[in-house]
Amino acid sequence: MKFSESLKKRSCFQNVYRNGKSYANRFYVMYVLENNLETNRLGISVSKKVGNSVIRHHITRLVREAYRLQEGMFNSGLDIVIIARMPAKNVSYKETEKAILYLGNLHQILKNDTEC
RNA sequence: UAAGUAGGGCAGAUAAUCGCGGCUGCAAGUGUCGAAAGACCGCAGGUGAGGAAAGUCCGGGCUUCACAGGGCAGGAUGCCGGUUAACGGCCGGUGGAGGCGACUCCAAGGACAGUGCAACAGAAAUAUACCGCUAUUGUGUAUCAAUAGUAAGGGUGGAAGGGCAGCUUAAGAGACUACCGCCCGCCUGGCAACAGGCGGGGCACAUGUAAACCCCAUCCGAAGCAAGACCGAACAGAAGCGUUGACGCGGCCCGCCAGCUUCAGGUAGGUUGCAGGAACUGGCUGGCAACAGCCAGGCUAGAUAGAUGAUUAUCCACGACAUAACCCGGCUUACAGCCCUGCUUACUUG
RNA sequence: GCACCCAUAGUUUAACGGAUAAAACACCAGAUUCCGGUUCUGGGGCUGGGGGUUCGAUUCCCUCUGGGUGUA
Repeated sequence: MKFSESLKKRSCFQNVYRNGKSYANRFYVMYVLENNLETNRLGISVSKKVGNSVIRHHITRLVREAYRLQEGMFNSGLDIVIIARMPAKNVSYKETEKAILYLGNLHQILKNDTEC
């Protein structure tokens, strides 16, 4: 990913949970917090309750792929955490892409929204 | 053809585009960092999860710690032989159980070393007389009571004192006899478990439970790659120097403080452990087999918040279960379906 | 990743291998009361699932499932 890196430390996740804003739909929850950096940092969290290892890895890949392909749409300087919920077990790529754009729209962090 | 039984194999494929982790090569030094080596970035090539990667139920390698030697405790295993680095695994036998059969299943040492337990029922549970049978005595002559003998019969129970038949007897009883069983000894076959045979004991041992304690035999030191090894900021620490005193204490020196050097420690972090192996593929030889040996071939993931995905097209059986985390050998459990081979039984045809 | 523990009424706990599984609270029904509370009586369990040992298993053994703990 050109403009982004991943969110790694547990303390960073906790910081986003405490101070960030959240929106959700049926499949995902999205937390957003400004980080005062030039790049975005993306964290993906899938609980063990969602499924076994294969399902959890698959969901992280779908989310990462969806974000990668739509990266240009997002503003920079943000910490984003996406959490998968239970119904995401059988989610497809297109649903994931739609969900991420929808949640980004709610947060008003998409470039189109800020420009308009 | 149908039903069954045993074993083995596959685990969506192909193409294009975008994307991810290692590796190799190239270019650049005038893209960024760095004194340099090099790292990042870029381009190209090649490579990148499983039969169970799972559960963590066993065993081993490897590492650190402990350790003269031996024992106790604790744990595990348990017919015999083989195999293996090792195993509770596997293979081949023995015995038992099931099936017409192919074949399958069995924690399968010891209950005459000892101790414990066996509810309820039943007279009695390891020791006995409730009913019954028999004898004697008393009453008395239908019978009743007491004493003694008796495990053939009844009933209870998961289990009732070797089984069954006969002889004997007052009635009975291995008290005695035949067959079977049990125990002991010998012979034959087998490495052995064991099988077969002969002789004796005459039943004294002889219900079940050892996944109750236990006995016997064999094995086991403990912890685990977040093990361990190396490098190593920052903060704090120790020792030395004190040329220079910018700041401060001090009238000044010394000293404190500050500065510099060295040291140990080993935190954040990094490197390694970490992918050439009791491995894999193919062939040959030995062995019934598990397996072993030899030859040839190639190198076949190595992440560290953790890499395999998405889209499009075509095909079909329409894709199940499920993601390495130090590595191997097993076991157990999950699984859409498909393919191949051996064997058995039944029916039909030749 | 590694090392462990637990599972019994709705909840918290008991239990010697011998059963119709016990107690407290909670729930439901009935009685008492003008009504409610208190009190009294009654009801509801495949002992997490499946096998095995045993005459007999909540208990012993094996194996799955679901929870939880420690370790950076």
